[in-house]
Amino acid sequence: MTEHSELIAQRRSKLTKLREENKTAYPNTFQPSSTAAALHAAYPTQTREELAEQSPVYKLAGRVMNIRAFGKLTFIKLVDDTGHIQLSASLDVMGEEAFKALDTMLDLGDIIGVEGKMTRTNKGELTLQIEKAHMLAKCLQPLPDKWHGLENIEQRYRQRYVDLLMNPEVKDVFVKRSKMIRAIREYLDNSGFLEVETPILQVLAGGTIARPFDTHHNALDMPLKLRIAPELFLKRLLVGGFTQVYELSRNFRNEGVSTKHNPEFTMLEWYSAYGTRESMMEIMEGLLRHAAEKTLGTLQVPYGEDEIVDLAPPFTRLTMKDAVVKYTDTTAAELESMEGLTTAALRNGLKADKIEGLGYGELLQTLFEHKVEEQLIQPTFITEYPMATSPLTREDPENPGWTQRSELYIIGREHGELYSELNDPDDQRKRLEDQRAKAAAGDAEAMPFDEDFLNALEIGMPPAGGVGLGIDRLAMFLTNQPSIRDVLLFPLQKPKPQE
RNA sequence: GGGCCGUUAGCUCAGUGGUAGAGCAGGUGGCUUUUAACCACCGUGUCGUAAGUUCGAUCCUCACACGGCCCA
Repeated sequence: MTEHSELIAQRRSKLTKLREENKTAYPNTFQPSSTAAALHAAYPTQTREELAEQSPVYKLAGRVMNIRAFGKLTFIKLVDDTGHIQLSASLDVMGEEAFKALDTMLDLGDIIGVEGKMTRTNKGELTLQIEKAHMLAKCLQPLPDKWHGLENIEQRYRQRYVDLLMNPEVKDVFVKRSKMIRAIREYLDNSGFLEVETPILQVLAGGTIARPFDTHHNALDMPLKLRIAPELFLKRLLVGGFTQVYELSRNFRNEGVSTKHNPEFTMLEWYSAYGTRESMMEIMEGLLRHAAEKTLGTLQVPYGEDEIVDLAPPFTRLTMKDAVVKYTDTTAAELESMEGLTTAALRNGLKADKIEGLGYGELLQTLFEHKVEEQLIQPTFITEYPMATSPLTREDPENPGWTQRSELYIIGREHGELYSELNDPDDQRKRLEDQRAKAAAGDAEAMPFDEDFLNALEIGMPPAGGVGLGIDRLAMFLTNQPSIRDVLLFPLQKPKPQE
């Protein structure tokens, strides 16, 4: 970082002095015996007099986030992983030499270890009275404004470590994300699923429609791709005899960046032999409830300014047609014909030139996406997607033209896809051949032709239900964050130009 | 990819066609009970980068970089 600043030079000169006086300026010999939260819990109400009798000597370590000096008395706000607690350094307790040494050495941001007994100040604040202080790690860069903190969004993402220090609510988001992921694993494990790991480096990146990242193996002199989805390997495991598997994994898609897309993101996929779309919806409901309960302690999830999403009741299930009827002024009769649907689409504001040439299924889904999605605030499964918009999905044998696919919508956004998976190898082969033709025509997103995957299906894959659930989006929902970057510790940023 | 907006001190921000200010942070002094402590004094800068217009640009114009929001 920048060296030109006088502020850094001042801090460095203190470090130099420390190096001269001690064997090491960065000792790792101090072991804290308590934490800020533990001390607040241990001494909620005790008076100064009671503390003087009761308190043993504690050893605490943490970062100095505020200093208020009064000549012969200094108050310090110490922050650790559990919270914060006030320290006091006074000439009386420490003696002149130690007090002055601390006074001249200490800067905001330093990590220190202190030893002393608990007391309570005139204003009633529980305070550790420093008897000894040790510099554990000098902070050489000045920290942001103690009041405003770090607000520059770019810098918050680039220097997340500073963001986490200055903005405690940011830390809370990532604690929640961690709890959420642990709860998801717990739920699936308890439901008889096996967590597996499949390749990230793949020769053929398939499983969905997306453009992959290219990389290269040097020793084998072989081009490789980063996976865009774990699907095809998980299905191979069903062929191999596993009946319930899941993978919670990083995927990579070489696409644009937005508030909802990061090139690397986390996805959960699970597959269940003999499972159906219906049984998958039940697992999804249970999973989301468990995740919310463990993450937030409630099924009533606040979202946005004043929205409450209730995960408690059974999630609404609507066919796409019924959803269009319910959330637009389209009538069921209109959906019976192409003419009626076209009339309804135009009446609902779709542009004539945009819908020209669309078939029935495509037009229905376009209308759904433009007018219905945003209204699906409470959790809703949309079932029965048109074949035309689901080229890789199994057709419902009892409902020709429609697929055994379902998507979960919450807060107006898609949160997961559920399928009754295709296991007919000849059908799958035909679809991959179609994709191969698209690739030959220059479609960079087309699925690669994967002969080994087809071979696996020919060995025989049990009928199965499969689900994909975006973990980052779920984290955004459960932590009420507007951008995916707010639930990724280190979102992708372009490097700053040379300084 | 398109549109709009932003980039000034370590941080948060103001500002002007005559090369710049506040608060916090920092330094010095004072202060033994503060909670963004206070008081006095002091210094802070390639005004994102590069070019153009101009006697003169941080300000106007253009390009670029990075970021944000919206759209595809």
